[in-house]
Amino acid sequence: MLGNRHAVEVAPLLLGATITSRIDGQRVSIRLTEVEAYGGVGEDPGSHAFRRETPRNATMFGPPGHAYVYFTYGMHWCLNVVTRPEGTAGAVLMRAGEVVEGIETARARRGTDVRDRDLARGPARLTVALGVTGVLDAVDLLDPRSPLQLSLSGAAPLEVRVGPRTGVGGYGAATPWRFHLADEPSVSPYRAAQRRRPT
DNA sequence: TTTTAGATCGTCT
DNA sequence: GACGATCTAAAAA
Repeated sequence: MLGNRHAVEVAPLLLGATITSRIDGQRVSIRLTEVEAYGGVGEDPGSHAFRRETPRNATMFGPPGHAYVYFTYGMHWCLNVVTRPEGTAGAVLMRAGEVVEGIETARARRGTDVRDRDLARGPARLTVALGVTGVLDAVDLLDPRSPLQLSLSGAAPLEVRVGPRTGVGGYGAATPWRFHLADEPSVSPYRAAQRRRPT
């Protein structure tokens, strides 16, 4: 399923899939309810890989099925799955999900006052709930021994909806590569990309 | 309820 | 030197 397909084709298939982390002896599993596809060089202005390969986005050009974890806004980690063969960039960002295992651990990481539906509602929140940081960049998500694993079983979406991507400015937002399950409370609210206001 | 500003730093220009 | 695949708290409406 992963391996040689454009991120746009893979993204909807990941809805309903489960991402599981084994970190600090704790297991946390999240059922994915919202994802976003990102393309390769020259084909997707919203993608990190749009211009060319750089040290930062290198894993996006690496083997499929591996994690692409990046740091943004000076404080947040985001988690992707690489979907195309080595040498070709393409990845799916895991934007939101529902915690189905290890909810106590997730709550401990996110905060005791956080509602269940908000535990993994948003890409940076999802990584916090899982305990994912940059050290997990490029790990094989299909290797049973990995601290981070993706399970496609159960990925049989009932109703998939498509919309514009969030947080992507200009051209990129016009490409409706955001997929999410309908009627899911854990889906992050859509916010159009905002330019920083001039002082 | 909606909007805004600030936090904070790696990456690319 | 500018800004980002974000989030939160606080202010405004």
